[in-house]
Amino acid sequence: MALDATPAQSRTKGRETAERVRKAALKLFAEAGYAAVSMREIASAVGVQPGALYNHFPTKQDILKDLMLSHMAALLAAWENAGFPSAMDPLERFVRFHIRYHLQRADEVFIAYMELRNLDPENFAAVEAQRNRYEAILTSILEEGSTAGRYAVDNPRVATRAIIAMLTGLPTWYREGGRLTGDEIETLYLTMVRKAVAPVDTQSQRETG
Amino acid sequence: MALDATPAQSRTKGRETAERVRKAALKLFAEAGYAAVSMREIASAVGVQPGALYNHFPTKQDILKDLMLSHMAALLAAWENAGFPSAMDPLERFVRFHIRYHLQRADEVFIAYMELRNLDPENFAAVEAQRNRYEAILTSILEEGSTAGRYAVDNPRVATRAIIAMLTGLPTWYREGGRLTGDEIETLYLTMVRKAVAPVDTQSQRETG
Amino acid sequence: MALDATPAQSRTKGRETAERVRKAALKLFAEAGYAAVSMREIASAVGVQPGALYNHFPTKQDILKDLMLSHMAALLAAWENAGFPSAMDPLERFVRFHIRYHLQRADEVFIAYMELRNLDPENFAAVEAQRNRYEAILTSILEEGSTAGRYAVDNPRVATRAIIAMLTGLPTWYREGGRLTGDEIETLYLTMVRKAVAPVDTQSQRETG
Amino acid sequence: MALDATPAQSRTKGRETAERVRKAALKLFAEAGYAAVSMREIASAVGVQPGALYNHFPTKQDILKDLMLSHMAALLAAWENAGFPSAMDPLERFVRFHIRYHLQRADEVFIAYMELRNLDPENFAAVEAQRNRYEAILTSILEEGSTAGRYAVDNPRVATRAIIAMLTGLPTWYREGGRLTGDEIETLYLTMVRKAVAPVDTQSQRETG
DNA sequence: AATGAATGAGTGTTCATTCAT
DNA sequence: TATGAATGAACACTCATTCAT
Repeated sequence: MALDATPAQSRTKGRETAERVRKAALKLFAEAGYAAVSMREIASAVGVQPGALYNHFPTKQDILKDLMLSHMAALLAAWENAGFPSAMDPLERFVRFHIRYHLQRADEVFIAYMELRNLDPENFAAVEAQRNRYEAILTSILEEGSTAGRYAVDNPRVATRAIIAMLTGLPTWYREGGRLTGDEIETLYLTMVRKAVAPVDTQSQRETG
Repeated sequence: MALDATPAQSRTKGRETAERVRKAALKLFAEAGYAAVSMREIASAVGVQPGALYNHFPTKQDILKDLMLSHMAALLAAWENAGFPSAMDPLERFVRFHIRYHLQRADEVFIAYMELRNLDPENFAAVEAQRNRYEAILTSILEEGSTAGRYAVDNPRVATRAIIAMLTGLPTWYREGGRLTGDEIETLYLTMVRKAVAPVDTQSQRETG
Repeated sequence: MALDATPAQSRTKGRETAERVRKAALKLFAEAGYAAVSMREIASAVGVQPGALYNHFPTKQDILKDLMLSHMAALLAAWENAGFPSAMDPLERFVRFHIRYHLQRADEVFIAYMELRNLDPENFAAVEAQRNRYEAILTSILEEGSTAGRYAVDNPRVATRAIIAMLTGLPTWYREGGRLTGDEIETLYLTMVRKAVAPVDTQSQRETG
Repeated sequence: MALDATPAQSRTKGRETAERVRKAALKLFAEAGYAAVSMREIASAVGVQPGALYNHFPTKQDILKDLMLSHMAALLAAWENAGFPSAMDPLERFVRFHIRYHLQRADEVFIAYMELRNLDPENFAAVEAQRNRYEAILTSILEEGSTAGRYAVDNPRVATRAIIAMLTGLPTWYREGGRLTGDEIETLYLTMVRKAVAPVDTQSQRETG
C-alpha cells in the first residue's frame, strides 16, 4: 500500500506557497516597513488565510530573516559568478557589479538596509557577518590597489563605507525610463569613485584646495 | 489686569512637556522606528499618562512631522549661520558643515532618512521640499565650481546625490571615542569628495581606466 | 472695604454661560444622543474649554437632568397658562396644546423621550413623576368626559398612552414648510383623537367589526 | 473528497457564535442604547474575547445594521405569512398583526425606533426603505378602505403615521402578567383605531365638538 | 497545506473629570 | 469664571499567534 503521507504534489504546492509568501512580504516590507506590515496583509496578498503562513514560516521574524539572509547569500554568490573580463580593473568590476545588482534588486536592498534593527540579535549577527564579508571584498580591492599604487586610499575601511554608501543610495532615487540610462548612471558613478580613490600626484585639485 | 485666564506658568509647563515629548519620541523613533514605537512608550518615557500626549500633539503622526520639519528647518538655518572663513572653498565648506551637523544630530538625521515613508503625503511633500532646498545648495556649488573650472562634474544633480549619500552614511557607523577623531574623519571624507569632483586633466587614473 | 468676591458682572456672565451650555447640550443631545455627545463637544459648541463646564454643572449627567426636569416643568406650567376659550372641549384643548407645544420644542421633547434610560435612577424618578402628572391631565379629561357621556373610553389609562404616543410621534416626521400647515396637521390629529374616543352608539363601524 | 478546507463543524461553530453575538447585542442595545454599549460588553456577554467579535462582524456598526435590517425583513416576511381569516377586515388584520408582532419582539422594535440615528447614512437608507414598505401596507389599506367607504380618512399618510405611532408605543409600557392580557390590550387598541378611521356620518361626537 | 475561530495583548485615541493657576 | 495640563479608565479595533478540523 502506498502510505505516502506527504505526496509530491503537496510538497510542491507548499514550496510554491512559501515562495509566494516571500515575494509578497518582500514587496510589502519594502513599501511600508517590517513593523508596519501585518501577517494578515501578507496572507491577503498571497491569497490565503493568516494561519496558513505558519505552515511555511514559524514567525513573522523568520520571514524577515529569510529574506535578508537569502539576499545576502545571493549577493555574495552573484559576485562570485559575476563574469567580468579578467583584464578589468577590480574596482571597476566591483562598482559595476554593485550598481547593476542593486538596481535589479531594489526591494531586497532597501530592506537589507532599513530593517536591520528589526532583526532579532541572533539574526542580526548572521546578516551582519554576511554584510562584512561583502564589504571586505571592496576593502581588499582598495588595500591591494593602494599597495600596488593604482589607488591612493588613506583608510580603506572608511573608503569602503563611503563608497558603498554612495553606491547604495542610488536605487533610492534612480528610476529606469528617466533621463539617464542605467549605463550612463553606471559610468557617472564609476567616474566619481575612481577619481575619489585615484593617486593624487598630479591632480590639479591640489592647487584649488 | 488680573484677567489673564491662561497664566504664564501653565503655558510654560505645557511647552516643557511638549519638548520632553519631542526628545523622548526622537530617541525612541531613532532606536526602533516610528511604526514600532507606541504612544504608551513615549508617554512612559516622558513620565506621563498616554492621554496627556494629546494635549501637545494631536496625533502620533504630528510628532513625527514636527520632528522632521523642525530638523530640516534647523539644518537650513544652521547652514545660513555656519560661519566658515570666507576664503574657504565652497565645497569644503559644505562637506565640513554637513559632516559636523550630521554627527551632532545623529538621531534627527537617522529619522529624517528612515521615516520618510511614514509621513502622510502632505507632510512628506513639506519635508521633501526642504530636503530639495538643502540639496540644491550643493548642486549650486558644484555647478558654479564646474563653470569656473574648479571642479569637473558631469552631472551635478547626480553628483549631489552621490556625495550626500556618502556623507550621510557616516553617522550610521562612526562613533566618537573610536579609532578616529571627528577631525580625522572629516578630513578623510573631504579628501574623497574633493578628488571625486576634481578636474581630471592630469589625473593619473586616466591611464588605468 | 468692599470684599465682594463675586461681583454682579461675574454672576451674570456665569448665568449666561450656563444658559449657553444648556442650549448647546440640548441641540447636541437631540442630534446624536446623550451617550454619543462628549463634554468636549459641548464645550466647543459653547466656545469654552471643557473644564469650564464644571463651573456650571457638576457632571454631564446633571446637564441632562437639568434639561429634562426644566422641560417637564415648563410643559406643565405652559398647560396651566394655556389660555384656551373656556367653552372649548377639554380634549380639544389638550390635543391642540400638546401638538403646538411639542412642535415648538421638538428638541426638548425628543430628548425627554429618548434619554430617559440615560438618567440616573434618582433623576429618572423625578422626571417620571412629572411625566405622570402630565399624563394624569389627559386621563382625568377622559375619565370625566366618559362619566359625562361625552366620550366613550373603555380604559382611560390605556387611551391616555395611546393618544399621547400618537401625538408625540408627530414631531419626528412633521416639518414646517412641507405640504401641510401646522393648523391642518392639528386638525387632522384632533379629528382622529376625537373619533377614537367618541361615543359609539350610532357609529357605523359597528357593522364592519 | 477529503479536500474540504473548511469543515462543516467550524462553520457551524462560527454561525452559532455570530448568533450569540446578535442576541447579546440586541439585549444590550435595547437596554442601554447603541452608543452606550461597548464591544467589550458584548464580548463578555457572549463569553468570548473582544477580538473574536471581529471574526463575525467587521465593525460595531455592522452589528447594529444586521439587527435592524434583519428585523425589518422578518417583520415584512411575517406580514406576508400572517394567516388571518380571509373575511377579516384588513385594518383589523394589520392592527392585530402589528400589536402581536411588536409585543413579541419588544427589543428589536425598540432598537429599530431608537437607533436609527446611529446608523451610517447608507444603512439608514436601507432600513428606511424597508420601513416605508411596511408603512405603505397600512396606507394602502386606509386608501382602499376609504375609497370603498369602509373608513373615513382625510389623509392616509398622516393617519398611517398616527396609527403606527400609537401602536408602536404600546410595548414601551405594556408588560405581560400585569392587569391586562395581551388579548384585552389588542382589543382596546383595535377599538380606538377603528373608531379613529370610522365613517362619521352618524357619529355622535359631531354634536360634542 | 489550509481554514476559520479564537486568544490575550496591544494599538492610537477619546472619555469625564480634576485642579493649580 | 476660565484655562490648559493632567489623570485613569475606557473606546473600537488590530496584532501575532494557536489550534481543532
